[in-house]
Amino acid sequence: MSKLRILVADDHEVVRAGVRSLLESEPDCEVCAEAVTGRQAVTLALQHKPDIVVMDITMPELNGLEAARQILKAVPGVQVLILSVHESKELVREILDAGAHGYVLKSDAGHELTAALRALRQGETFFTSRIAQIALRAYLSKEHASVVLTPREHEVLQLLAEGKSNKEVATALDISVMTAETHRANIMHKLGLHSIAELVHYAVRHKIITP
Amino acid sequence: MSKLRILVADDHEVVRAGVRSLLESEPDCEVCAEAVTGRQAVTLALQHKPDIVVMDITMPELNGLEAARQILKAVPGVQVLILSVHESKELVREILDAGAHGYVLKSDAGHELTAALRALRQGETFFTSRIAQIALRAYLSKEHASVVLTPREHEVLQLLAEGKSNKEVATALDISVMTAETHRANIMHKLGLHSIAELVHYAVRHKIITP
DNA sequence: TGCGCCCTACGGGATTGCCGTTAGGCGCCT
DNA sequence: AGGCGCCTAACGGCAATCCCGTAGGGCGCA
Repeated sequence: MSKLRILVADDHEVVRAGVRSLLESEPDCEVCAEAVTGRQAVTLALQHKPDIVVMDITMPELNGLEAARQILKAVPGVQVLILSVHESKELVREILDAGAHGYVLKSDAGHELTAALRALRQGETFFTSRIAQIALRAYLSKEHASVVLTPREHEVLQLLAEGKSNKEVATALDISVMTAETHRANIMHKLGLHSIAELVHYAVRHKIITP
Repeated sequence: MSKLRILVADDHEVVRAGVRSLLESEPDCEVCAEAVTGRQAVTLALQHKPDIVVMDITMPELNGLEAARQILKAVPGVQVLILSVHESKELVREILDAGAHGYVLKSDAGHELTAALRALRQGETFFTSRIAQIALRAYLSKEHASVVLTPREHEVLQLLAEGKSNKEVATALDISVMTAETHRANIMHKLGLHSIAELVHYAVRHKIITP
C-alpha cells in the first residue's frame, strides 16, 4: 500500500509545521502540499488529489467549511479532517452537514490527530470525544438542540447577556420582576449555567449578542 | 557554546509541535520543556531556567502576558518571545510594558520565528514588522489611556470573566475572599463597570478571554 | 376534551454581588 | 528615608441572584 498523501490547510505556518511534524512521525503518511487560504486549499486539492485534507476553519479568503464543501464536491474519494479551536454546537452541526469525515481540536493531544488519520484510512470517521459528546447531545435532544429555549426565554437571555438586571429586563418586556426571574431560572436550568458570567459566555458563543 | 534551551508555552499541542519542529531545524536550539497553561509555564520556567520562553497569549488559568511578567521577575536572564495571533494596539502596549523581548505572529512565516530567536540570542529584541508599525504609531500618538489595570487585577478580571465567582477566584489565587472582592471592586471602579455581565463584555472585547 | 407547553406570578431562605472605606506590609523609585 | 503604588485583608449594609417549589390562565394539537 502506498503512502497516504495529505494536504494541510492552515493560515498559520506554525500550525502547519506542527501538523506536518505530527503526521510524519507516522511512517505511512506524507504531506503532499500546504495551503494558506481556503481558496488555495481548493486549488491544491484539485491539483494533487490528496487522500486526506487536514483543514483549519478560520482562514482568509475562504473559510475552511466552505472550502471543505467545494473540495468534497470536486475531488472524488477525498476525505476531510477538520482541525480547529472551536467547539460550538452550531459549528459541529455545520461541519457534519458539510460532510467532513472527522473533527479534532487543536487543544487535543497529538495522538488524537494520528488516530483520526488511521480511522479515515480505514474508511471510518473520527470525532474527538468532546465533539462526539456535543453531537450526541444535539441528537438526543431531538434535533434542534439550541432551540430548547422558548422565544420569550431567548429574548430574556439576550437582555440579560447585554448586561441588564432582572428589573431592567422586567421593565423592557413589561412583565413582573418575578416573571423575569422565573425565565432566568428556567434558562439557566435548561442550559446548565450557574452564573451571569456563564450566561454571557453562552450568548457570545451562540452569537445571540455581539460583544 | 551550548545549545539554546527553550520553553514552549501554548495550550494547543499542534502549535507546540509546530514550534518545536521549526526550532529544532536550527541546530543550536533545543526545547527543554512544554507548558499548556500560563501557570504551568511559570512553574516550568522556575524548574528548568530556560534561556528563552516562547509564549502564547491566550491560555487557560493564567494568560501569557501575566505569566511573562512573573517569569521575567522570577527567572534572571530569561528572555520571553511572544507568539500570538492578536495584534491590537492595547495588546502591543501591554506586551512591551511586560518586558517581552520579542513578538511574532502565528501567521508570520517560520523564518520570522527563527530570526527572532537569533536576535534574542544576540541580546537584541525582535518585533515582526506589523507589530513594530503598531508600536511606532502608538508611541507617536502618545496614547496612555487604556491600560490602567495592575497585573493582579488583570488576573482577577480574567478569572471573573471566565465565569468564576469571588470565592472561586479567591481559591484559585490562594487569597481571601475579601481580597478577591476588593480587586473586583477596584477593577469595576477603574473600568466604570457595574455588573459581571459588563465585565465579561469588556474582557471579550479586549481579548482577555476567548468566548 | 384533555394534554402539554408556554407565559405569567409569587415565597422564602441561602448565597453572592455591589459599594464605600480603612489599613498594614512590601517593594520600588527618588 | 520617605513617598507611592500594589497586594492583601476586613467590615457593614443593602441589593441582587440562586434555588427550591407552587400555581393559574392561555393556546394549540391530537
